[in-house]
Amino acid sequence: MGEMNPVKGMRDYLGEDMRLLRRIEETFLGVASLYGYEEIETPILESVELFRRGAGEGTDIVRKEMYELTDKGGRPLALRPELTAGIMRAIMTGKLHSLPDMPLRLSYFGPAFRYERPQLGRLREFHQFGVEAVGADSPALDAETIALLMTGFRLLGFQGLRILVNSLGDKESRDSYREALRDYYRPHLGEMCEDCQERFRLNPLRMLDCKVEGDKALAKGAPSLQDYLGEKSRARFEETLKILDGLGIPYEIDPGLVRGLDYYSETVFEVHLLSPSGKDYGALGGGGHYGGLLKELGGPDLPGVGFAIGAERVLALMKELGLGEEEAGAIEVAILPVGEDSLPYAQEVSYLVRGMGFSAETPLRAGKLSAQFRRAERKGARIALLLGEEEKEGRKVRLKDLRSEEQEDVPLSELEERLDRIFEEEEEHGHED
RNA sequence: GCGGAUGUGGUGAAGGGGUUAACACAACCGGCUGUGAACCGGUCAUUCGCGGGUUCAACUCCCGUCAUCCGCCCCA
Repeated sequence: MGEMNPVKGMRDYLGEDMRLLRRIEETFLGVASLYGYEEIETPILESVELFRRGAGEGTDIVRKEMYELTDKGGRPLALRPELTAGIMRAIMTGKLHSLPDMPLRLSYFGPAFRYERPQLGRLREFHQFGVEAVGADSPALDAETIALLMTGFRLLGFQGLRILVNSLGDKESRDSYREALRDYYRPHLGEMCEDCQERFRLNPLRMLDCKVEGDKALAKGAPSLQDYLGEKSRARFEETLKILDGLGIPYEIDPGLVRGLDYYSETVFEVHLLSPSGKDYGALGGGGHYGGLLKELGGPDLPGVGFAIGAERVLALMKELGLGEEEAGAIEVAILPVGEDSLPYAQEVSYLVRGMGFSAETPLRAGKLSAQFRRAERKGARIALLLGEEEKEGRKVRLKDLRSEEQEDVPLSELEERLDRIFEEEEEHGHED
């Protein structure tokens, strides 16, 4: 039957990739907590209905990208294609909206699933970090989430991110704009691409960033969303930009920026970064303000703002930018038995060393010393303990610092203290740069 | 969903119908029975994604299939 492959569009994480994925998760969750966000975890499986009403019936995500299944009780379920809807559901389930302190600030990291054709920067199972701030409506909160996102990327070592922002206005201005667009495009519809015919029906805003040449030219003459923004929306957007200016966060206004989920209104944004090799991993993250999402799902009428970033895209970029290089650090102390006879003593010492709180592998055989040294180096060990007959007799170890290449005999009774000192110094060193 | 490319060891890869599938790197063992290099010697694909066909003979040709990658669409 041959080899078992992972399911299409899904992958394993191991070695460097696993470490990076974890680092991305921990960095962003850590930054979120710096901003006062609390972590939340919700189920991967939710009802199909939740996503229909959350992301929107007409979106591609819901129409053709959901993994749907029916459980043994006949319930229509879906693997979550995004996490926001589930979090809104959790807010209602836990009645978090009746908590005294608004807004709620929630952060999350976890897998999401979309049935799409895999390609660069796109998996069928991918991981999202994100935040949701619910229960307050303020340009300052919009700006805060953008600032949070910037801080996270900065701590990971990123530079030169592009933040694209736009305002979709409130529901009324969007509705009237949508009609204006339809009026504009209607006479030309016959000459436009098939996708645009579809977009005309479902979401005319999408026609604006069609890649087909003829359609692109047409888009230039189209009415602008900005002209349809109500006075309140315009003021709100300007206030948001002013705050970003104040924080020193550079951004670009992109009037064509339209997000794929139905629930957004007012401020929306995306983060982009072109890789040095010119690869385009798509948006690293995106989000925005939403007005009626919670209400749409049957909850209270509370606004919110949030974003999600795609961990795999961030990971790929980190590797390309060389931000991913870090020591495996699997082993701190290498145990080197000298001769088969000293194997039991070496195993005993490895056990003691781990009891002292240092990582070490149990030696399984006593090979050539040079080979053992090579392995120690590969594993990133700082210290090697040579253990032969002589050491066994004297209940001591020959301790070699693999960095300075100095070595000395240390009685077992003093080993812990000795190791503590060495690794403490190392830590202090690490903090200097 | 549509279009294109590619599948030979742990990795990078040669091979163009003929039976031992190059070469390089990595790894492991030994030369050196207590010290990380270099050097030298050895080991490492009963098999070329999988299934079928053509042939005396297929990794090489044909068909199918699966997988991966890339573009479109869309998005994180």
